[in-house]
Amino acid sequence: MDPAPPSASLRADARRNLERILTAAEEVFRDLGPDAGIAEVAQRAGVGQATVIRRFPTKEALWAELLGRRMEALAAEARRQAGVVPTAQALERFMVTLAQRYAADRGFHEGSAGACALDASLDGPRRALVVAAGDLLALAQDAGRIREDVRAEDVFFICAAVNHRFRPGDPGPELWRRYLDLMLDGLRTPRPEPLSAPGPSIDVFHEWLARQRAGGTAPSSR
Amino acid sequence: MDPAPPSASLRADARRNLERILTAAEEVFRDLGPDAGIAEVAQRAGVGQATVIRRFPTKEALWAELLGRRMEALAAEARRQAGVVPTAQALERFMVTLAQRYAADRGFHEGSAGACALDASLDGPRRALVVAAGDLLALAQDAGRIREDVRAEDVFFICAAVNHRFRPGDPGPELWRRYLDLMLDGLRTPRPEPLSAPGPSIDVFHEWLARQRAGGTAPSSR
DNA sequence: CCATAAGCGGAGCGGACGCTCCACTTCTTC
DNA sequence: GAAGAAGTGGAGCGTCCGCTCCGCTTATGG
Repeated sequence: MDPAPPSASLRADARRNLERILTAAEEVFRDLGPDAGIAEVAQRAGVGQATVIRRFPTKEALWAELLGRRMEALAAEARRQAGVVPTAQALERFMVTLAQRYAADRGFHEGSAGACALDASLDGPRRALVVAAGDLLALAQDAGRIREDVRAEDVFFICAAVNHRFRPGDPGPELWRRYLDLMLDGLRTPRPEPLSAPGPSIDVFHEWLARQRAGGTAPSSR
Repeated sequence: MDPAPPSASLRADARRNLERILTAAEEVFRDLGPDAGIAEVAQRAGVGQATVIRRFPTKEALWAELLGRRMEALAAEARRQAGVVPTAQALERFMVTLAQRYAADRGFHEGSAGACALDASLDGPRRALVVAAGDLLALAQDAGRIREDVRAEDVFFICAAVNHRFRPGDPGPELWRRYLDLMLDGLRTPRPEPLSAPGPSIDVFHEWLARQRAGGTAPSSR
């Protein structure tokens, strides 16, 4: 019922352990991705596996918690940028930040497409993040800098896609910058004919998520 | 020593079985991707798991064989298009074909980034494929249709990237078309400043592959 | 300082999966 | 059609991994 209960009402030592688990998990998720094992987290936190599972009923719940934190941080960042420099370029700056985040955070990158992304607790943060990006997008579109047939949802697909297949250790993990450049050039180009496929919609995505949760097996991921 | 020996010198029934294994594996690889189990292939082929392993020393060797066939087919397709319609648009047509292939063939998409892609037998086909794409690219660049700072290797990264995260069953598996449109627009846009990151090189990639083979664990790839 | 409840972690269960073993079957050759 | 080689597949081994069980430890409140 409470995947990560308000750490109040926990015994002092348990609260301490929870803190260490989260710190360790953060590191593991970022560097090793959602396929890493519970054992890895437990070992780095200096606790037993059972203690990890006691706080988060499944591995997926743990990753979902971390994923949620990342979404919230990014939404805050987007809102901050909209406040500080509400210019037509703010979206592009945000997209660089976002793509870089995908590049530097394997858990965020792979997890966003993995089983843990199904968790219902992420629906809110995800929606908030899309809204925040949408505000930046509107700014850029009103200024005529970005073509009109782009949606907020596209921003995330694009920033994830330019990181396709790049992990730390891969040859040229910096290539995302190159493909983001190309994408941004494409986004700036006005287009006579509409794009060949309609844009993605978070509502459709959420319906699909709900179907997955009810229906059956999780998406493969990774 | 011989991952898929010339099916001559095989007993008649064994040759028949090999054929059925390849047919079944083709299907499984395409629909389920490289994470599918040997058991799945064996069952669909109507043989025992041991019979699959007897022909291909490891699961990776089987997938590598299929991956190689795909590379060769695509290279042939590229050469065909260069012969039939040697126009500035041939590259774009090929990229649509390639992206579609990634979209329709989960094994090709995930396998290209997975452990089976390490197999040394793929180095030749991979290089041939890049060369064939390079010819189409040169055609388009000579005609001034595609910007000059793009390399043949980019073509594959781009067509794979626009398929990032789309699998049959995902919401909007057609979205690759949308992002490929954007990418193509970006590729056509001449650019005053150079792209932020240098292009990928198959030589560097092959050096990296060799290091992986010698060094240690395979890339995760799920 | 004690009683109690909360928390802990090592051992182990269960299932998945790649791969191997070996007694048995089937093809080939003469 | 017999002998031997070639091929087969079910049973099973080893390993990994998420998760659980349960006897023990430790904080807490009176």
